Amino acid sequence: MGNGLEKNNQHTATDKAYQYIKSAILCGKFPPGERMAEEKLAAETGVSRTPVRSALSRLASEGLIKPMGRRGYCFARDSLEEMEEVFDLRAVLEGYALRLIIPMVNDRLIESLTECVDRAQEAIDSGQRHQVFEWNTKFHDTLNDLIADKKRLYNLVCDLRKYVLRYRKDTLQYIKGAVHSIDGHRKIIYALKLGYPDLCERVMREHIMEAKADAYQTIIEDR
Amino acid sequence: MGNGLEKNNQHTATDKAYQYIKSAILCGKFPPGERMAEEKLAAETGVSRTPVRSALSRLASEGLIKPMGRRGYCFARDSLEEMEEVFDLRAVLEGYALRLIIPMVNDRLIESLTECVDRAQEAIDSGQRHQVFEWNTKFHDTLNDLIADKKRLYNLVCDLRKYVLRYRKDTLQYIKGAVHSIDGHRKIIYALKLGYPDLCERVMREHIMEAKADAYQTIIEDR
DNA sequence: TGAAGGCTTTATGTATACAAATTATCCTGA
DNA sequence: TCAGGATAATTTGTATACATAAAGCCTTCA
Repeated sequence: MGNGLEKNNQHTATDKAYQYIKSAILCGKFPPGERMAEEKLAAETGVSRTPVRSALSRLASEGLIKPMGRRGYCFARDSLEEMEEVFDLRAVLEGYALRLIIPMVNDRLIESLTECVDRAQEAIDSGQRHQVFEWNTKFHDTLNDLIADKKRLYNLVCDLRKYVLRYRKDTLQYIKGAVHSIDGHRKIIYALKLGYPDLCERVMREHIMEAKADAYQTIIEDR
Repeated sequence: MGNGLEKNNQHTATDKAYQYIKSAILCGKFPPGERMAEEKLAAETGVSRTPVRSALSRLASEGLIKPMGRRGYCFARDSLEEMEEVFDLRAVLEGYALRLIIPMVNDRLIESLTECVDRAQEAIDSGQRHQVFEWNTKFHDTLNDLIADKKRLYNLVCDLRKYVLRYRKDTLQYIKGAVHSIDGHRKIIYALKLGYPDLCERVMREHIMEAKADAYQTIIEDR
């Protein structure tokens, strides 16, 4: 655990299917609302339906796809309401998480976080979009890893962040959001330095609500 | 949805297995840490291994059981840390949920909630333990159902509450906790009447933290 | 023409057979 | 007696076959 948003993949057929289907989803390969045929996925992945079904069930429990009764699963039509809910939950949970992190704050941590912010800023200045994303992600990963022992909270936050990836669009609007992010991250660092629990929770909440607003813009401009 | 903690069960084999296994767990039929053999469960449920595996996977995603690599699942040894984490999450999420409920407050709701509290009180006075549990549960259900449209939040809270059932012991200590609960529920009603978001969130958090402390006592006395 | 009903096709839910991996057992030797 | 390892038994992971329920299609009748 650590660098990316991935859990470590075993080399089992189920995980193979899981990885394949998930990345296919994130690449936008499935039109929202369309039934995802198990057999087809099985053929594409090169395994049988059984592990595909496991993988689908897992993805559903992570909320990336939705069960449609006896009509299989589909990539959820991303209602704005659902997107909002995910961001709201992130705000609440990551806000709480930041509270838990306060006792673990030390110079090394502040240094790591500051590096993420600085590098992201550099990337913005030199126009390297992908790098901006990488460093902003790393910022949250760094905080996230500190609560890895709270397995439920940790997994929840990971799942929600995975889900949110679908709203990542490589647009100018996204860059605008990235700039906001950097500001938010700076505030988070200050709050951690101050060490006030309520403040930390609040700052993180506001940061993620801002991210929600930016994602919202990105989607709107998309339609 | 509504009365109990159950989602409505389809009459499919998977759901049959799910129900059976879950109630078996909650009855304490599985010693913590012991491997739950799929074939055995299949035989007891009267279905094949396939739906049993589905059910196990679902229970694992709800956190009631834990996967042990390639060695199947087991009822998680309930470390105190894990119990604490579940209550903490409930506090955070249900606290946030109460915030969302404020705009929906009306006389009918207040009436329903008040009835739950009064009936629970009556049940305590007449020593009907099971009734106490029923009405306290109904109190939370009533609130919970109001956020049913926020599906993620709703399901999360349902899962966490299901999980917490394992700490329900029919002891005197539990009755003591129930009394605390009733006080907490009264405070929640007041907070809702006042309609201050921060207050509502805080009152609910404190209520659940108290429940945690009581559950803690119950467990301790058990050892 | 249009709609209703039944038939065919397709897809999911379930059962079962097999493969791979883990666990238990037993045998051997020091 | 105990350690070590080979072998048997059990158990999970995967593939496949079958049952059942949707969905699509076609025929027929008003």
